[in-house]
Amino acid sequence: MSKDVTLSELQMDIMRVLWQRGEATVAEVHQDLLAHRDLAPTTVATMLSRLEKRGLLDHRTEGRQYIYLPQVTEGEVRRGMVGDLVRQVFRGDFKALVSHLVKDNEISGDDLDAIRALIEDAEKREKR
Amino acid sequence: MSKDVTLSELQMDIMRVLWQRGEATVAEVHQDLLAHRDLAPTTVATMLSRLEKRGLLDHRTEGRQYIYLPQVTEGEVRRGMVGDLVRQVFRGDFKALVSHLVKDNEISGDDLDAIRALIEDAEKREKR
DNA sequence: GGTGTAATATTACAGATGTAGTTTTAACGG
DNA sequence: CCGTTAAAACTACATCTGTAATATTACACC
Repeated sequence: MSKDVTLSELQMDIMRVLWQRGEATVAEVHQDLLAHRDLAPTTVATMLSRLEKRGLLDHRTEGRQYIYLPQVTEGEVRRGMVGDLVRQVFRGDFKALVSHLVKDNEISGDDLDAIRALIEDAEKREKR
Repeated sequence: MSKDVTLSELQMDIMRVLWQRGEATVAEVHQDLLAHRDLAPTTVATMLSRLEKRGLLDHRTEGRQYIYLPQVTEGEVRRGMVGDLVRQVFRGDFKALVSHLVKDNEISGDDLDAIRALIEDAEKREKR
């Protein structure tokens, strides 16, 4: 029963900062987010504590500030979110998602080659 | 500027009924949903009118009831939702999504073969 | 034409999210 | 010790979603 793992865009952006830095203060997260979003520091603080309440972060205290640490990995979140999407949009059929990608004009040209290579690799690994 | 196309699970289930039937009354949607969810008919009605407000449905009147019709296709919604996910979770890199699928234990075994076939097909189509 | 009744419309409310102002608390410097 | 002042905590509010009860409306039949 791994955590509920569906994140909104802002929540994701915040987690990404944490994953990149390993750990960070509110001010640091706010700093990094300023590149893409114009938020008040208190907004970031609110989001961080809500994420902690959800169990996706933890914190320790250092001096007068909190240092937040991720409690889920980026991989876990990816797995969770991709899984949700597949369940919801493709009735759980992962193949159908790939099919959608390669057919419905999502992926084109060279990328296909790269993907084929990926798959052949995976198949080789399977065999062994 | 295609519609905002991110749907929740319930919204998706409702749209699916509409896509399957082509059009439907509140009662019909409610009926079909009963297979998986136990909702009051008014709940379904509320959701339908909200979806209409968002532009995802339209309706015409027949006798005293509304007949709802989809204003977006399942394909559009899939494209939109997959696109959102890729943007948000894989920084827009579709390849990264496929990579995630074939590596991180999401897809295994025979499915890989099927997918490789899909891709080879797509590549052939590309060439021509 | 009045009435029953089935539909739709309106209202309600809790939880999540985005956003941020205001208040409290506590460390640091003197 | 004590005051500054930077952090965190608390409060606030709008919007969206899920859920549904209640109110209103309008056919359809007598």
